[in-house]
Amino acid sequence: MIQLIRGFKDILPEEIPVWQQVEQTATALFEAFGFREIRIPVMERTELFARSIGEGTDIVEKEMYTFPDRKGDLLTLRPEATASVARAYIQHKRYAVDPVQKVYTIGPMFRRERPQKGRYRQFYQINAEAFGVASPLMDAQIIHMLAVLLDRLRVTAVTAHINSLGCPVCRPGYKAALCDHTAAGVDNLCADCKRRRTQNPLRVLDCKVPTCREAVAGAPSLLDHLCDACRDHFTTVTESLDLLGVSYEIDKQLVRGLDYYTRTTFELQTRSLGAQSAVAGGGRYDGLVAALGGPDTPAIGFAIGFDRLVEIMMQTQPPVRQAPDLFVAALGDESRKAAFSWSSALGARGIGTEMDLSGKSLKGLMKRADRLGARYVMIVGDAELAQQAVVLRDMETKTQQTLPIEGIVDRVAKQVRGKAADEPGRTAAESN
RNA sequence: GUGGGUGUAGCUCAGUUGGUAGAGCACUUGGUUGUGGCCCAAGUGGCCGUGGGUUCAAGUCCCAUCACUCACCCCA
Repeated sequence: MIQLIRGFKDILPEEIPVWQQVEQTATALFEAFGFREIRIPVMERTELFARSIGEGTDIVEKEMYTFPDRKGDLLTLRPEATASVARAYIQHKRYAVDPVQKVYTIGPMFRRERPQKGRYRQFYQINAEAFGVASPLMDAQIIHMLAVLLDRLRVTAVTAHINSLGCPVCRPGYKAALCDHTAAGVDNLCADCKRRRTQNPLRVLDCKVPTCREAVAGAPSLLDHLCDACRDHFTTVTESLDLLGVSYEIDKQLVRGLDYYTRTTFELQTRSLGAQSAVAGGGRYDGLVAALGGPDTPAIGFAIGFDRLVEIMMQTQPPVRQAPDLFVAALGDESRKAAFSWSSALGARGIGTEMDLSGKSLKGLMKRADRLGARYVMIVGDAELAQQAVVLRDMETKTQQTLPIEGIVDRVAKQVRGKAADEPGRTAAESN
């Protein structure tokens, strides 16, 4: 039998309500903050990612799904969304329409990593990006928005970590200082860090190997090496977060895996997903648009790990099977014909209706109705039909009534709707 | 890419020192029940992940491979 690709997964019907809840909550909130949806393709020219994410990063070096198409163009399944959104911003000259563009997008990303808890090769992200705003207030607002979202979703065990990566003015100086600091203990560094020390010294900071942690323990902090402009920016971010009542931790070790980040970076971390602690992450990338050939444009954005968020929520809210409002149980050929047309009519009216078409016994039908969790069961037998009546049973109160066939669809619809109106939760979950 | 754990019915799992498979749940049917839930009975359903090897004989031992899973790594 053909199985799905490693690291890919099916999202089954039982899980969908949680996904929809996350998606709806997020989009409603983002819209309220002035973000608009943008939909971008899942494939781009490889060059876009190589240039934006950075040639030396793990993502570009060994995790992308890249292949030549039939004409030989190198294409890549997107490993992240920001590059595409920036590309669209430039390509459609959105800055001419309005230099400030706030957009969000939802969709699958692809990275060929070894699958693990909370880590898939096709995973979903919700991204939000704000172009054209240099103010640190925007940084704070975006982090605030993220905190509000998690709060709305009742995801609690999450803390916001923030840091500043500086800018092209101050970062080189810091890298040199860090390189000097670790020079003394080079021999104690892990093999990876020995390489990183010179190639990408910042990466040594978040290595988890104990000896490496020791080596960087007394390392100079990037925050102490910020230029005046970056320091002011960061100070305003933290002050604004205080103003907005967002709690956070300054995490000097927080480094991003994508080269385009500058200044503010942040990550929302949880302990409930094993080693995959990041639920959302992002930061400022003031140089990206220019690097991709657009006008010099400040920007900031983040990505939420949709799958991870859903998994955290599943831990507290186990998946629920959605129940129909009404189950139609027909006994006998004549009854089935009549009941079939009624159930179709009820479905067309938006009543959650389920009917067994297979000709089971009454016991079998009732069992099925019970398993589906239907609130009402309409029983139509040939005998009742002869008397121009059907039985409507309320499974919850265990009461039932006999209804005349005349105008039966209206009667049943009214009855079921009436009940549903008393139970808003039920209606919301079941109506489509 | 590296390491650990796992792979037997739809699901959760048993399977003893190697002798060609079991339970519970689910499903189907029947009985009982005031037309479902409880109970009783019967039944359907497994190339024991795949391919090799050892053996008279392999779910059971060996090798390989694939998949799942956790961790490293990386990141959301």
